[in-house]
Amino acid sequence: MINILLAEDQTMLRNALATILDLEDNLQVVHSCATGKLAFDYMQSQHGQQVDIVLSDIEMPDMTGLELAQHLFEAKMSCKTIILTTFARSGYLRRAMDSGVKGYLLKDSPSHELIAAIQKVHQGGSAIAPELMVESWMEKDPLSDKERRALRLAKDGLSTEDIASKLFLSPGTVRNYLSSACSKLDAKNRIEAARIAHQNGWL
Amino acid sequence: MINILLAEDQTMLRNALATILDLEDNLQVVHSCATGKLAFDYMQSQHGQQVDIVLSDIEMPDMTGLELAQHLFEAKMSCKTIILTTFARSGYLRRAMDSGVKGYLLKDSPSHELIAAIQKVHQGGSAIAPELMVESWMEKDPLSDKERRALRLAKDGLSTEDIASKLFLSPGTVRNYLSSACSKLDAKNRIEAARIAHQNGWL
DNA sequence: GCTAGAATATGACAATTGTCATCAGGTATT
DNA sequence: AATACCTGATGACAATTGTCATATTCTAGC
Repeated sequence: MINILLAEDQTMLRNALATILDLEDNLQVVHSCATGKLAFDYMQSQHGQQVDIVLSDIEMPDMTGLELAQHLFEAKMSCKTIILTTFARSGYLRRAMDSGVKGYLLKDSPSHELIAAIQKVHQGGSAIAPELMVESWMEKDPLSDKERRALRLAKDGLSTEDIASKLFLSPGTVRNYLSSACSKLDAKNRIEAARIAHQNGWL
Repeated sequence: MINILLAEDQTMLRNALATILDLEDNLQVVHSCATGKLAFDYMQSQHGQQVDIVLSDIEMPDMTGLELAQHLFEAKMSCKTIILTTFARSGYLRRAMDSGVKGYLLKDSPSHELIAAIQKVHQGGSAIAPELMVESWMEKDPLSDKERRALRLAKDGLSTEDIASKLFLSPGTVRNYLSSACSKLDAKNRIEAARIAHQNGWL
């Protein structure tokens, strides 16, 4: 029997996944959580010992699935992590692999692939969505930390002035960072740059 | 037996929902589609007659769930439509109600509420997520059609020039529309305006 | 026909943004 | 100490964007 911990913030999907996984003979969802933080807390409790597979979404409040994977990896937990996400972003996959993740599936694939992936990972294999294998040779994140932070704020429509005060920088410096981000990403303006960065999982 | 047509672009969720609905004694998913267009085509075919409930996501390629609802409404189909979406946006709910939708649920609610809503709607009732009832008194969409289209493009980082050529307008006119959108939405720039509009379901 | 009101366009001006060269102060390397 | 290098800041200038007053059509209603 494979014991599964489920982390997914969307309740409907979380419930539905738990139900269909439980329908399998040798799968059993022992617990499910709405955030990465809650999942990590559970894994650290005594119940965590028995979990074989952690199946987690990426974009969740409090703690993302990637942060969860990293924490589990650093804590040398015996469980194996599988990421299940909407986003086929090379940046996400890279971070996942760096955190020892064994599976990376898209919510756009049929549910039987999820079942198969869980079985495969539990037997010591790995399961990466084929869409990702192609794309994963994309260039790596060219952004500096400051550029990333500035872009994140620019994405929401903050002015140079506002970004500067949030980052404790001068407005001129902020414009420099955004300008350099634009040229690195070959974008015409900060918004296009933010979009490109976001699509690649760099924000 | 209640016959259901499912429209949801995310395959994993579509599969999972179909499975859990089929587990109910008196529910049966007769068909499922990844876009609103495919769902509408199915409803117009001879099989469409037997469908009691159309359960649809909103944001899908080709045709959104709201457009699907509107088309079904205008074609005076006998089926009843339920919207299942991530977004608690008053603009979405308003459009849904105007299209004769009988249920509006959030993907953030537990799956048993979905089952309950389907039963209720089939019996002639309606089911609106309580979160929406509160928020639905928000002011209505203040944007004109052109403002909306310009904002949509601006959101992706297109320049005034690019937007103008896509909309077959002069750059000056585009700036006028965007400026007026900014003042209507009380935003400092086009990006903030686009964000506000999007959050309210006006894009 | 006249008028009001839309949709679109123009021009002018200020504010913001994008780009670049350069500078100042740290820190690490040799 | 001399050097390079990184982070952050400045100033200058061009391009883009935001704002507003004012046309120009075109249409609908009277």
